[in-house]
Amino acid sequence: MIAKPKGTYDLIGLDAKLYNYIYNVVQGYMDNYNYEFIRTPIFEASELFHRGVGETTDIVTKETYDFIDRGERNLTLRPEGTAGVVRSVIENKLYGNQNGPLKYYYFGTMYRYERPQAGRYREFSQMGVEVFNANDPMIDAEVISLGYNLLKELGIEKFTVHLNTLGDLTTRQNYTAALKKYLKPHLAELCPDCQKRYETNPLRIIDCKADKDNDVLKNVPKISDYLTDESKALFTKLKELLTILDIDYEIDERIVRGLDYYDYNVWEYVTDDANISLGGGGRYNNLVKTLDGPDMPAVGFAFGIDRVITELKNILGSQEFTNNVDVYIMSVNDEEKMQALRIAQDLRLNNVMTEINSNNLSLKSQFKMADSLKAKFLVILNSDDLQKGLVNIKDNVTKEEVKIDEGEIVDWILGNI
RNA sequence: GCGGAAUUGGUGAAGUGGUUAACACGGUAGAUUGUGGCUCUAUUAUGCGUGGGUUCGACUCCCACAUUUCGCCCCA
Repeated sequence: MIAKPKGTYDLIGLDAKLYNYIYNVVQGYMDNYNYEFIRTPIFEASELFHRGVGETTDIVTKETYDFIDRGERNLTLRPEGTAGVVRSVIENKLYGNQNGPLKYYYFGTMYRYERPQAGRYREFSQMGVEVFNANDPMIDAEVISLGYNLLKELGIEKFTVHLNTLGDLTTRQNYTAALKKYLKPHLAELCPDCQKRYETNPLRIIDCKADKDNDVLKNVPKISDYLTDESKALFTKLKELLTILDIDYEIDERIVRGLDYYDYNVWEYVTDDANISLGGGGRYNNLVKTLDGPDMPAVGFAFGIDRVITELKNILGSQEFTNNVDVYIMSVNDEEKMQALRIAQDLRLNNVMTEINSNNLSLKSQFKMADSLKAKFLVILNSDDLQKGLVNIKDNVTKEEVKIDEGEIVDWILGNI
C-alpha cells in the first residue's frame, strides 16, 4: 500500500464539509468588503521567497520544498501567500492607475517542510487578505476587523486579537540595540536557543517559552518605550479605531511574528481556551519595494484553515453532520431500475437531493440504506404498478404511504418536502 | 533538526512466546415481517505498520525504517 506523504492529510468527512463551508462563507464575505479574489501559482521562483520572506527566517532556511524543474529552474513550493501576491501586483502592474487601495484575498495550500504537530502539517491551507497602496490606520483597522468579523461569521466566538507594534525602522534599531545591551550581561542565564537568537533575531527572545519564567525576561525593555513619535501616534490611532469598531483586542508585547517583512502593526487571532493562534498578520511597508516594485505600503493577514476547522470541530463537539437525503428511490428489477434512474434525474433537476439503488441491493438492504441516509421520502417502485403508470411514495417519518400517478412525482415531492 | 508515546479487520478495540486472533458495532446472506427498522441463524482479519534478527516456533522479544500523535525550534 502506498501511504500519503508525511505531514499531508486527506480532507474527508466532516473536515471536507467544514472546508467547503469555510470556503463558501469567505467568498460571500469578501464581497461585502470589496476584496477581489486572486490566485497565484503554488510554486514560484525560489528567489521570491528568499528575498521576500527573509534569508534569516526558519521558513526559508530550512522549511521550503525546493526543486529544480526540467528546464533547470530553481523553484519553491510556496510556504506562505503574501510573497506571491506581491509578485503578482508588481508583475501585472496592478498598482498602475489606482488612487485608492488595492484589496485582494486568496485561498490555497502552502508547503513547509516541518515536523508535523498538532494543527501543523507540511501541506496546509491558508486564506488571507492583502491590501496595497494604503497607509492610513483606517486600513489596518479594516483588515484587523475583517478577520475578526470573519471568524465570528464562521461561528467562532471565543478569541481575542493580540496586538503589538514593531514601529518603524528607527524604532526597531533603537529597541534592538537597547534589548541587546540589556541582555548581554545575562546571556549565560538564557536557554541555548535564546543565546543563538541573541545574534540572529533578538526580538524573538522576549517570546521564548523556555525562558518564560526567567527573571531576566521580566524586566526586559519594552518596545513601547522606544517608539518614535510617528509610530506611537499611528498605533494610538489604530487602537482608537479598533475600539470604535468594537473589536476585542489586547496589547501583547511578546508578539513579534516570524517573517522578516513585518513592520508597524502586527497581530494574531488567538483562541481564549486553548491559546492557539488561528492566524495573524501585520503591516509590511517595505516588501513591495524589496521585490523590485514601487515604494508602496501594504498590510495583510492569513488564517490557517486547518486550525479554523479544528476550532469549529471543538465547537460542534459530537454533533452529527450527515447528508439528509430528500428522496430514496427503491427498485429491484431492470425495468424498475431504469425508471428509478429517470425519476431521480427529474427530481435532481428540481433541486431535490435524491439517491437511488445503483448497487443491486436487496429490498431489505435498500430500506436500511434509505434510513442510514436519513431519507425523508421513499419512492418504492414495483413493476405491476409501473405498468399502470403508478408509483408508491412513503413518508419515512410518518410511515404513511400513497400511490400516485408517475407524472406527478416531482410536484408531489416539492409540495410535501 | 531534537525528544516522548503509539501502530491489531470497514470502525471501536481485547489478547498470549506455541494448534482455529476475543468481544462489540458495521457489512453480507437467510428466517420472521404485507415493504425494512425488533428478534434469530450463518458469514465477515490466511493476518496483527514495513523490513531484518533472536528462537524449534513471534502478532507477542530485539534492531532499523515508515507513519501517527504530543512537545521543542518555528509558524498559520
